Amino acid sequence: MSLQITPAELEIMKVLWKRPGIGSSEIVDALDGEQDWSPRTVKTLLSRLVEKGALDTIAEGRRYLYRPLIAKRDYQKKEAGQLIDKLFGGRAAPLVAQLADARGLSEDDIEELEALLGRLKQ
Amino acid sequence: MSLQITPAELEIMKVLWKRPGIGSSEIVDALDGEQDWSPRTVKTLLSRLVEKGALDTIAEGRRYLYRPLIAKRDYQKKEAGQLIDKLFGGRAAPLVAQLADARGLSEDDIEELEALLGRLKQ
DNA sequence: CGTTATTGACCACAATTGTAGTCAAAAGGT
DNA sequence: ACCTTTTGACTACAATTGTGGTCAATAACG
Repeated sequence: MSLQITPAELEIMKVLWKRPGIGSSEIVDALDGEQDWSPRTVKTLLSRLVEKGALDTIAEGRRYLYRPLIAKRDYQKKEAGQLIDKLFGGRAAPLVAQLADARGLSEDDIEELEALLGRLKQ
Repeated sequence: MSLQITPAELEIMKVLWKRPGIGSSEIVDALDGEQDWSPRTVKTLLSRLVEKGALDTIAEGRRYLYRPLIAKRDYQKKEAGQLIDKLFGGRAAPLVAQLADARGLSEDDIEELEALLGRLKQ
């Protein structure tokens, strides 16, 4: 199961990671301002995500409530890993170097990373 | 110009980043073992990359030599930036945290990152 | 209770992507 | 001077993706 989530589908996942267990109309509302999709489009994306096994449905009356079957954390991990395998020779450090260069890490970022490294060192 | 490079196209770009200025047959050879593509397929991908403005051609007799118009570094930066915008709320630190968790940073990685952070701090 | 709005199931359709075939010109072997 | 191979141009075609329409059942409102 490849679980390929497309960019449009990811927008739906993000809403459901924040508020699991809502129905399609709430999702449409939550997306308002973010994406300008017709309710039809959202519905199609939901169906595809269910097909793909990324979401679970709970029948509630005549409609469904949707819940992620993939944790956001796991998805982030997978994507980050794929990126470094694809473009950075599997090494994390060069990625961070690029990020630093690309967008300048903030003071806070740097401190956060130092703390993280400190923890990793033991 | 969005310059959308697909995964298959990226394989071609990687070869050309390593050895700019080669022709399609050398690319096919370089990919041998990596990808199992017919020369036709490689040719199509090359044409698409030229169309998209990702590659430049230099006529050499009856054939072309190909050269990247996008630096690998720039592409890496763009991809890394897109990933953190898409999934990590635009913050680099959480990405690094995920990477650490996902695949364990090596001693060397950690040291490299510390050195990097040290440099960034001034 | 009849009308309207919502929802899921199914369908549509163009653009992109992966994967390659055909064709014609040129290059190179014998 | 032919035959084969290589190459670029053009074409093909199914799968995926973005975007949304139809239809029928049901819920909700007047």
